[in-house]
Amino acid sequence: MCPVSFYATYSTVVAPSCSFPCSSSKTSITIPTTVSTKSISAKDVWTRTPRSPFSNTQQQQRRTRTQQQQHQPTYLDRTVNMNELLTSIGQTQNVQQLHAVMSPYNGTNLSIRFMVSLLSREPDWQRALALLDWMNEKARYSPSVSAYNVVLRNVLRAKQWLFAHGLFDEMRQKGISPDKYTYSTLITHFGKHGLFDSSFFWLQQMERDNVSGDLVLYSNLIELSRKLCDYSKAISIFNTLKASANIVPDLIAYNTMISVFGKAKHFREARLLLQEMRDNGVNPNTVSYSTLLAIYVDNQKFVEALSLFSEMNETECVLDLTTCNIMIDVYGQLHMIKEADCFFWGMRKMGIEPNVVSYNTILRVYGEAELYGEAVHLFSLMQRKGVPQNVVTYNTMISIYGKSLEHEKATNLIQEMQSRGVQPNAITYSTIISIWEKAGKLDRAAMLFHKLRSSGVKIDDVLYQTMIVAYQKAGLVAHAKRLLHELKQPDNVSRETAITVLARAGKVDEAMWVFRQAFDAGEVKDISVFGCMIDVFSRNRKYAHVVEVFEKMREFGHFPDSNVIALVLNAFGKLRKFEKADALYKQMYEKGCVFPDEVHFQMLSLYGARMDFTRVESLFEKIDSHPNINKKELYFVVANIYERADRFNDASRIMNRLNHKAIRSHDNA
DNA sequence: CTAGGGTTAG
Repeated sequence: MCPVSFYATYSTVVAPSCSFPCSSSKTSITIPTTVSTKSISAKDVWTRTPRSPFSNTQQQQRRTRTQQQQHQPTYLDRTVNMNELLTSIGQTQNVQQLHAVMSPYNGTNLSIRFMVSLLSREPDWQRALALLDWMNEKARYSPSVSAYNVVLRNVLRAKQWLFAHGLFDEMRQKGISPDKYTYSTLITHFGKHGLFDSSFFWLQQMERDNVSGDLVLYSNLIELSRKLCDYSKAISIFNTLKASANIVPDLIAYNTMISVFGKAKHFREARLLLQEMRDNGVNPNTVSYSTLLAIYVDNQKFVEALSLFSEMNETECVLDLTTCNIMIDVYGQLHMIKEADCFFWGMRKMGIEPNVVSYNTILRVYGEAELYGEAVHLFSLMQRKGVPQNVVTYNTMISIYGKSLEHEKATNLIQEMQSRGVQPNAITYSTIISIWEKAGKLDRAAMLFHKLRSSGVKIDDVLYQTMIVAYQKAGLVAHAKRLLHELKQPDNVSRETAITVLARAGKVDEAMWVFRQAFDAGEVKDISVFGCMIDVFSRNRKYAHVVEVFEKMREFGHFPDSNVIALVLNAFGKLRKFEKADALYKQMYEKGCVFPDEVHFQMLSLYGARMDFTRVESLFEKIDSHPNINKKELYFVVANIYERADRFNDASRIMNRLNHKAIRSHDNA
C-alpha cells in the first residue's frame, strides 16, 4: 500500500477535534498505592486509537510532501534531521496531527533503529504512544521490543501504571517477548514508587519467562530487596550475580552491597568487600568508605570507624561533605566534643560548606554535652546565616530544651516551626509527649495524642508506645491498658503498628490474633513486623507461633535474616522437627545467604541433640574449610556436643586437632 | 534503549 492510496481511503472522513490525550480511553490514570495486576486486561486501558483522517488542508500539505519524497530511497535515516522531526512532533496536539507529521515516512522509510532512537528522545508519553500507533498502523513493521521498552520507560516515568500494564499486554499479544530491559524497567519503576506488589508480580513474570539477568537487572532486584529491608534476599541476589561468569559488579553495585552487608550486620563481609573490589579492579571511592563508616557508627563500632577513617586518608579518596558529617557524628558519640567542634568549624577551610545535616549533627553533640548555650547560639546562627532549618533541626532543638528542662521553650518551637512551614512529624510529637510527661503535664500530652488520633496524622509504633509509657510512668495504668486494648481493633493506626506495639508490650496472644487477621487481609508487608513477632514468640517460648509466622513470611517471599534463621532453627529444634531445620539451613545456604558463626554452631548443636554424629562430622568439615569462621569457637562447640553425648574420645579428638592446628599456624608465623 | 550508592531527630 503506497501513501497516496492511504490518503484516498480516508479523504471523505471528517477529522474529530481531539487533543491529547489521544483518545478518551487513554485518559491519564494515576494509582497512588497498589495496583492489582490481575484485574487489568489490555482492552480496559489500551484501546488503540481508531484510524482518523486529516483535514483537507493538512491532507493537501501531506500529499505534496509525500509526492516529493516518493522517489527517495527506502531508508531515509541519514537524510532526516531527527531534531527537526522531534520538534515537529512536539508541536502536534493530537494523534491525527502526529500521524500527519509522520506520514511522509509511511511505508518502510525509517528504520526501526531510527524509530527507537526517536522514541527514546520523545519526552511526552502520550506522543510516544501515538508514535507506536503510527508504527503499528503505517510503518508496516512492528515496533521492536526495544521500541516498546523505551515507550514503557516513558509511560512509567509519567506514573501511568495502568498503561504500563496495558503496554506489556500489547507486547504479548503481538508476540513480542519482553526481555531483560522490559522487566528491568518495570521492576525498578514500580519498586521506586513503593508498589512492591506490582514489582514482585513482574519479577515472577520474569522468572516464568526464564529471562536471565544482567548487572542492571540484578542491581534493580537488589535495590528492591533493600527497599523492603530484606537484606538476606539482596545478598542472595548478589551471590547469584557473582556466580554468573559474565557479570562483574561495578563500583555502585559494590557500594550498595557494602551497605546491605552492614544493614544485615555482617560487618566482616562488608569490610572484606573493599578488598574484593580492588581484586576485581574496582577501586573503592569516598562513597565506599563513607558507607562503611556509617555502618560502624550505626552499630557503635567507633574504634573500627576511626581506623577506617585513617585508612581512607591514606588512599586517593577525597573527604566530602557526607563523610565530614559522619565524622562529626563519630567524634560526638565518642564524647570527643573538641574534635567534633574542630571538624565542624574546620570544614570551610577544607573547602567544604557545612549543610543542614552538619549543623543538625553538631547541634545534637552540643545538646548531649549539655552545652545548651552553644546549642541555642548555633540554632540562631543558622537562622542568621540562612541555613535552612528542617524538621530534624527543630526536633533536635526541642529535645535539647527538654533536656535543659525548658519545656515551655520546647512547646513554643512547635508553633514556630509550623509558622515557618516546617511540619511536625511523629518524632516531634513523641519528643514533646515525653517532655510534657516529665514536666508533669500529662493532661496536655493526652490531649495532644487524642487530637492527633482524630486528625489523621500518621501515628507510628514509637509514638503510640510513647503515650502508653507516659501513662505508665504517671501511674495511670488503666489508661495505658486501654490504649493497648484499643489496638485489637485499630482504627487510626495501621495493623502493622498495632502488632508491633502489642508484641513489644508482651501481649503475645493479642499480637498473634491481630497478625493473623492482618496477614489474611494482605496488610502485613513490612519484614520488620515478621522479625518482631518471631523475636517475641521465641522469648515467650511459643515455638509453634514462631514457625507459623516464619512460614507466612516465606509465603510472602521474604528471606529470613540471620537472627530469624537462628530463632527458627531453635524453634524447630524445640519442636523436634529436625528435618525441617535441616532443610531450612540447607536451602538458605544454597541461596547464598551469609550466616553468622552462631547459626552454623546452632545447626551443629541440633544434629548433636538428635545424636546424628555423621551429619555433625560432615558439617564440621564443611565449616572448618571456611576461611572466615572462628576456628577456636567451632572446635569448642563440636567438642562440647560430643561431651554432652558422653563421647569423650571424640571430644578429645577434636580438641587435639585444634591444638595441632594452633601449633602449625604458630610454626607458619 | 534500561539502573543503582553514603550523613542528622523520638
